[in-house]
Formats: sequence, structure tokens, C-alpha cells
Amino acid sequence: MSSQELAERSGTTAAQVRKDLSVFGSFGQRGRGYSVRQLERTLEQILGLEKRWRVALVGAGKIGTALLGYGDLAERGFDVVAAFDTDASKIGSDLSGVRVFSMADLNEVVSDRGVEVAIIATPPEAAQNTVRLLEQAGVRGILNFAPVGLTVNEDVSVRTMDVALELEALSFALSSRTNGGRS
Amino acid sequence: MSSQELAERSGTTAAQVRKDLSVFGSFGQRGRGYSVRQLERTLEQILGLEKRWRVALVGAGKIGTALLGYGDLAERGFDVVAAFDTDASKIGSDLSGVRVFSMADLNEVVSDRGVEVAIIATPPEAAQNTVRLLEQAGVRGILNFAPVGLTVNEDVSVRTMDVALELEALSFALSSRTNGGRS
DNA sequence: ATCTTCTTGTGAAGCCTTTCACAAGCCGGA
DNA sequence: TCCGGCTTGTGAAAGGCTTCACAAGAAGAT
Repeated sequence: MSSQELAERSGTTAAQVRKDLSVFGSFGQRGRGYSVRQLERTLEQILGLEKRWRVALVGAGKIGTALLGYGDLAERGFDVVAAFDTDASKIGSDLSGVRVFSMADLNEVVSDRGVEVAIIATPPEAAQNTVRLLEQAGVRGILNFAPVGLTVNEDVSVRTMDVALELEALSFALSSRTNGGRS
Repeated sequence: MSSQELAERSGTTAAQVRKDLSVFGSFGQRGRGYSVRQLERTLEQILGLEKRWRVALVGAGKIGTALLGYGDLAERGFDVVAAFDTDASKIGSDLSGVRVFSMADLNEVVSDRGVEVAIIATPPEAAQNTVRLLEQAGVRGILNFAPVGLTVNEDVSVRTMDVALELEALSFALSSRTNGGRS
């Protein structure tokens, strides 16, 4: 497959694709293009996707449980190995095959099971404190669904998914386009 | 409040804050800084946040219903005025005060209620077809939770929120940092 | 009124990313 | 073997974003 075709499929330009790939090395064959199979394998390795990751879910409310039922995650290399919640009635139960623990057990369970990445789906007030607990337990990647900015140690990566924020970005795009799209 | 303080709170630099604001005009007072109140009002207007938006939800499964219970949305100016699903047992029911309609009614309901933005929370196979329906009904902003890339008309904005993709980005950050973080 | 202190708004410089353009190289056909 | 058609990999140019640095202006003290 040529860089041109890759570009069209991923919504970018041929030159961009070639430059991006060239950062990691030369995988293409001049005159022939790229072997999709080989490219897939090589990139998986480079991006750390060949590895499976152990994930913990903190907050087994609506959003948390919805994520567990998402399915897709396991196929893409992420095993949710534990969930945590403050609600006593949930502790000990099974959500889509994942055991729910008390927050008090977080440190122990996360350390024992070698959890590297956590998903925070707590109410916003509880999110920052959850970060503290996770950092102490050795988690270095956090996906945050609580609509708040989080402060983390330097050696921890966070990504926040805020639905309302994304809608706001959409609304900005829409209104600037409508009001005679200056720029 | 000075640009310095604004920068610290939002995790950027003072120069960046001033440059960004200068795109829209001059709101600060030399020697004094910015009036937070006035800044808030002005930016709300500019970003189109003073307006309320009517939102439709397509796909009333786990993720969809979780989003409805999210609360935060209404506070931030987004009213979910209709939901759609293919499951006959859900049609006609109420989810957190939102009526669930058949997909067959999408065009009519969306047009009648003046929906401008839609959230797609369908299975990935159904997402692209949903885009078609929404475009025909006049929706111009789409927030997509299905883990697929979507093709849309030029006058429509899409944002995709893919949990596994975000986790993959995290895992890349983690593994590059571990493997002697070159660069 | 003048001086000192503070902070903005903005040209200019620096840096990084994207695009251009083309030599180098691969393949199939004659 | 030689040629013509394609496509990569990459230096160089262009474009965009971030940081620097400083004149212009505001407020309070003397």
C-alpha cells in the first residue's frame, strides 16, 4: 500500500505519512509502497501495543460500569483486573467479571496485581485524592473521566476525557462557522 | 488577576495566555491584570457558551445511558432533548427524563426540536450510517463514542472519544519513558 | 507632579511541524 | 540488459506556534 493510500485512509497527506514513519526507520520499499502486515507489526512494537496492560478502574458508578461492558478494551490489549468503589453495597460484587474492592484495599491490590494504568471514574470531588492513592500504589498512567483538571507527579501521565468539554469544543466550531467564520 | 497567575492555574505560560487573549482583543489593564469576571463573560460569548445547545443521543446502551446520568451536561449548557435506539423494548421509555424514540423517527424529531449536536453511542458498525441520518436531519456537530473513524460532510464537525485509543496513547507515553525515553 | 512598581500587548526571534521536490531505488516488460 | 513507471526517504523551504523582550500605560506613594 502506498503512502498516498495510507494518507487518504487516515485523513492526512502522503508526505506526512512518510515523514512520520521515517522517524522510526525505513519500512517501505521504493516503487512498491509499504507492507501493511509488516507495518502493523513494527508499529505495534514501537508503540508498546504488543504488550498487555493491567488496568484498574476506580469508581464503579454509571460511567465506570459502562466502560467495563465496553468489550473493545480486552481486544486492544487492556485487561481490567480490579475495580474500586466507596459504596459498601458494591464491594465484593462482580461487574462483567471484574471484582469490586474497597478503596482501603487499593494500595495492596494495585501493587500485588502489577497494575500500571488506572481509569478514574469517580465524582469530581474525589478525583484528586484518588490520584494520590494511585501514585502511591505505583500507577504511572491515568485516564481521567472526572470533569476536573488533575495535578500529578512528573513521572505520571494523565489524559482527561471530559464530555462537556468536547461538546464545548464542538459548539465553538459550530458558532464560529455560523457567525461568518472569520480567521 | 495577572497573566502569570492565569498561566499557573491552567498549566501554561504567561506569554501564551497574553498571546491567546490578544487574538480576540485587549481585555486586560496594564499594571492591573485581567478582571476574571469580565474575562469569563467575554470568553463565554466568543466561544459560543452563552447559548444553550439542544443535543440528541443516538444509542441508548450502556455508554449512552451513563452519559445521560452524567448531570454535568445541563449545567454546562447542553440539554439532551431526545434519545434514539433500535431496541423496541426501550422505545417510548424514559431515561433520566429523556424520551427514547425509534431510529425511524430520527429525522422528524431532530428537525422539529432543532437539535444541533448529536452524541453517537451506537455499536461501531452502526456509527457511519447514523452519521448519514444525522446529516440529513441537519445536525452539524457530532460527538462520537464508537471506536471507529467517521467520514462526514465538510460542514459537519466531529470529535471522537475512543477509550482504548486514549489508553494506547498512555501506554505509548509509558513505554517510551521506561525504555530510556530517547528524544 | 514625578517616580517607582507592576503588567499588558505585541513585534521579533526561535523552534517545531508540515509541505515540497527530487535523487535513489524497485519492478515488470521488451 | 535497458527502459519507463512508480514510490520511498529526506534535505530544504514554508508555515505556524511559542517564547522573548520591551515600549506603553496604569496605579499608588511621596
